Amino acid sequence: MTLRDRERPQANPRAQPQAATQRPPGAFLGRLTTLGDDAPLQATSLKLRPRQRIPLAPAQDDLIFALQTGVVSARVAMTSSAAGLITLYFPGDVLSVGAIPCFSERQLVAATAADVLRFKAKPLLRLLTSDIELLAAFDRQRDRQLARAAVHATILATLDGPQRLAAFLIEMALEIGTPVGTTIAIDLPLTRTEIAQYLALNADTLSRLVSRFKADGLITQKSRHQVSLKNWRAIADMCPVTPALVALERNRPSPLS
Amino acid sequence: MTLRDRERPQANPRAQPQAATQRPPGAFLGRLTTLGDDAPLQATSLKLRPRQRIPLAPAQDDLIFALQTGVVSARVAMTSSAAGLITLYFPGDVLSVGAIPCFSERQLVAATAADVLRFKAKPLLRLLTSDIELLAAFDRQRDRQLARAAVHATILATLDGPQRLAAFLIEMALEIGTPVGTTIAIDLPLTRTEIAQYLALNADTLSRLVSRFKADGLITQKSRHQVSLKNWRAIADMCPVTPALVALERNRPSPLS
DNA sequence: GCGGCGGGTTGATCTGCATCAACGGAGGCG
DNA sequence: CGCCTCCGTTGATGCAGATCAACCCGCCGC
Repeated sequence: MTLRDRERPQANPRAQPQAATQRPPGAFLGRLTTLGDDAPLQATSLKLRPRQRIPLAPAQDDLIFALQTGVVSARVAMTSSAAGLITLYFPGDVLSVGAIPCFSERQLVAATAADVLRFKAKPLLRLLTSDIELLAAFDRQRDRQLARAAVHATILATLDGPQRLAAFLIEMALEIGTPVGTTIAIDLPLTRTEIAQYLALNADTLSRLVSRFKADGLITQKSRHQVSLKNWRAIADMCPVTPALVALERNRPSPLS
Repeated sequence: MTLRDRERPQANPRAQPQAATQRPPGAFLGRLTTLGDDAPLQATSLKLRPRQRIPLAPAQDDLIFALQTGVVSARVAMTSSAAGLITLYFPGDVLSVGAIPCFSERQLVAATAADVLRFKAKPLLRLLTSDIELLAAFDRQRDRQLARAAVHATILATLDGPQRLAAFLIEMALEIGTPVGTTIAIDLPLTRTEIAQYLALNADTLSRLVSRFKADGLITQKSRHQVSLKNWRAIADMCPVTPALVALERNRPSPLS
């Protein structure tokens, strides 16, 4: 395993600061970081390199992470097969270990370089009792993520393959896309296989769908992880959950109108 | 529409108290109700009759319900078709309106007679800042429900028809089942069509599956809404998410070992 | 150079579930 | 009683997507 070194933790000079997303005062992380580090929070700041793993012990449910930059995925593996579910977390998200269901195995995987804060639940809750606005922001953030989970469930439950791919592209565009002229560039944080898992599609099927989207002129692909949405309207129209995804984004800063 | 009267709100003498489930001190509702009503909570207690609807305005995201008895479902309808998702809430659950994604329409429907408390978010949060144990319980409850949503997504994403039905039966047994001898009796709060929606299956397919389960001796059906699990082990074994569902139940009182 | 490997693509085939249609039974109401 | 509607069942059919297989490509280490 020559990849072993990838698993090693801590400071990595190549981890670019990822455009230091501005947090508005209404957001949880924005309020939290303006408080300064004087609070007795016992928070540790971690810099994750791409594909770095954080194993989660079955009992350790009192850990909470807050994602500052980058994208992190939570993965749960079912007992027998490799089939599992992937949950994605984006900058500003709160990642409560107690909210990750306890299958045989669960772990966090940094999809990109990422900065996270790690808290113990107790001190964080104590801080929340001292600032009702912070608590309200925390609560709104949890609502948002629960709603996002519900939308994702809806995507998996009711949409067919092309619609799921469209939903994924829209979700990624809203979360980490950058407008370039009339198109939207996305730096995909996942491999094709992982996207397929996220969408509960077969990797082969997903490959066919992407080819079809490219043939139809909906997207172009510069390199393996760089796609551009050429026709936002067409992609948005083919996916019934677009309004819900956009509404979820309205609660946070978005690069798109 | 002679069913109109069903939609009317408020006190219904026929609403049987539904076995007044005991809440342990670790649970959110347990702690909350021991505080008495002296707190300035502005909570209103609602008694819902079966199939009673509570429409949710798109903007009204600062409402929080707590379910004391009964089963309530949240339903979101997509723009075009009737296809939507159903989320189920059981006694002890917290139902934050902000966590229900905003599709074209969303509403709560009481699946059975139900007692719920309705809060405005602000006073509830203020109360939470005054009692860190209550806040911790609230937080654990939200974690639990987020984890349950993740498990449900896993069920929809990775399991086939029979496995989904097994998962549904196990979930219902854990939440509202009562052991009767070596079997487990369940009073189904949903119609077949609703169960099919909840499992993202076709109603026809679900009907076939139930028939198969009955033919295989896994379940028996006394009346339309009363099923008994004859062979818990066999049903549990055919569904890969059983351990996760059971683990989720461990955080709350359960009628089953 | 070579071989191995993970990731991605493409074609051929299979299958589980949705779809459509017809029917039956239960309850409400005139 | 007859009519209607809602819920559930069953059969025949078609299709989307999973599965299996072969293959390509870039990368790494020897």
